[in-house]
Order: sequence, then structure tokens, then C-alpha cells
Amino acid sequence: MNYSKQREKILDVLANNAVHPTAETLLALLKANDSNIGFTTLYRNLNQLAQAGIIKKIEGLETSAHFDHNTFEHYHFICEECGKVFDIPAHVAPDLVKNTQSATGFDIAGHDIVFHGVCTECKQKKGQ
Amino acid sequence: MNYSKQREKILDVLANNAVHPTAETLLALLKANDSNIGFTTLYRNLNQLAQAGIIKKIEGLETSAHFDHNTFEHYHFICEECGKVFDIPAHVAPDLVKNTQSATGFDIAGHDIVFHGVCTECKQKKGQ
DNA sequence: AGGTAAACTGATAATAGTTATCACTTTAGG
DNA sequence: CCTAAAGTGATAACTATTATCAGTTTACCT
Repeated sequence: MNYSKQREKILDVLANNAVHPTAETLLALLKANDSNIGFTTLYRNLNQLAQAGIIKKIEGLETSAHFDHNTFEHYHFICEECGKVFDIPAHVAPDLVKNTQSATGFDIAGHDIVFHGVCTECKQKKGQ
Repeated sequence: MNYSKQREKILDVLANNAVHPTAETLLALLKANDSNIGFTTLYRNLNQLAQAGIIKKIEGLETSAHFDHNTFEHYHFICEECGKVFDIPAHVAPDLVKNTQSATGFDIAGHDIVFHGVCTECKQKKGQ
């Protein structure tokens, strides 16, 4: 992978916006950062970076994929009210891969957990 | 929800094909069953049935959603070689919701786990 | 430096999966 | 049966994403 200005900018914006943005959101963030990057370039780079393990592509949240700068093992929670995506620490599912491997005999290369429900903030709002 | 011939047929085909079909696959299965159902009708019914909790919509596997007649809690594994989707029993992640609830304070309405890797059959094929 | 091959960009077009629209048909209760 | 509500399916539209490709940039080799 060669260096490119655009890719550096994308990584930078992703690192400074821990909101698990979609490609669309990222494009807006980049524009707000005076970086007018074509959406083809954005998608290409996001896929490249995800393939290289530098960022994480989160699917299964909504219709569009989200991207995450944090590649340390963790899971995700999407709030049904506000749509925000929260990180869930990996320790909520100890031995998950080991258990699954021994239950199935399959080679497990990776896994994702997506929770949905209502976050604390929205719970309070609804309660009022 | 009123009765409809089409919906009955869709449920029937889904119940007899535990392969976690996509809408496209289902349409083909229905056609093979002499049920020419419009794809609009298929999508409408799948969404209705999923909403009603009668079937389960599995997202995050590939670009398209898969549908599952088995609504009993369980997870999924998709083989990177053959693309088949396998069921994983829920007991691989004991106390997952409880742990996550107490770690976050969020109300958790549901969750999904998607594993990916290589299934036993494909592992053997590759080994040969 | 200077050349060049490989990598990257981004505008345009295409694609896939799914939902919206809407005239017509079916279902179900009074 | 009558009628309102629910369902159908052809067509068009939409959204997220990938393919194409001519032009640009990067990096490495002299």
C-alpha cells in the first residue's frame, strides 16, 4: 500500500471521531475538515484499511456499514432511539471463540456481536 | 395480520429449508414449488413476519439479509469458503445479555452474533 | 534528479438489494 | 353479501456500494 494524502486524512478524521461513522458521515466530516475527497476514493480506502486490519468495518448495524478506528476486540451496541453506536468491552463474552470452536469444530477467523436496545440517555428521556 | 396464501407458502418453504436463505434464494425455492410470488410481496411478508417475531432476519452476513425460521435463541456462522450459514447454539455465550446489561446500564432488546471462518467440510477439502 | 511501473484518484456509470407507489384483488367481520 | 381493511405485484425509485478508466501521484532504481 503506497502513501496517499487522502488515506492519511481519512485515518486522521476516523481517529478523531470515535462515533463509528458511516461512509456518508465520514464524507461530511472530511468536507468539514477542508478535505474534499471523492466517495469512490473514500470507499476504496476504507476497504483497504479494513482489509489491512488498520480499521474495522462494522456490518449488521443498519443498511450501511460503519467504520471504527478501534481494532482492539470489542463489540457494539446501537441505540434504537438515537441511533448512536457504543462500544461494548469484549469481557462480556469470555471464552466465546473457544466455546464455539469446541462446540462446532469450525475454524473461527473472526466474529462480531451487535446489541440493540435503548441507551442510558434515551432511557432517561423516555422516563420523563 | 390477515391471512394470505402467499404468506402461508413463504412460511412453509422457509420452514422446510433450514438453509437461512436470502430473499433471492427464497424466490427461487418458491418458484420451484410452483408458487410464483412477486418479489415485492416476498419482501413485504418477510419484514412483516420478522416484525411479528415469527421468523428472524439475519443481517451482517453478506450484502443481503438472510431469513431464519428458527426464532429460538441461537447465533450464526458463515463459512468463508462455501458461503453456507450454520446455527450456533446460544450456550457458547452464557450470561451475555446479563453481563452486558450490568457493564453498560443499557436496556438490551436483542443481540446477534455472527462468526466467520471455515467449516469442517471445507477444512477437509482444503487439507487434501 | 529523471524515468517508469505500480499505486492512487475521482468523475461517471453500473449494480445489487430493497422499498415506495398504486390500481387491483382478497380477506373477514357485521 | 357488503364493505373496510389488508394484501398483491408490476413498475419505478432509491440507497449503498462497486466497476471502469483516463489522468495523477508515489516510490524505487539508476
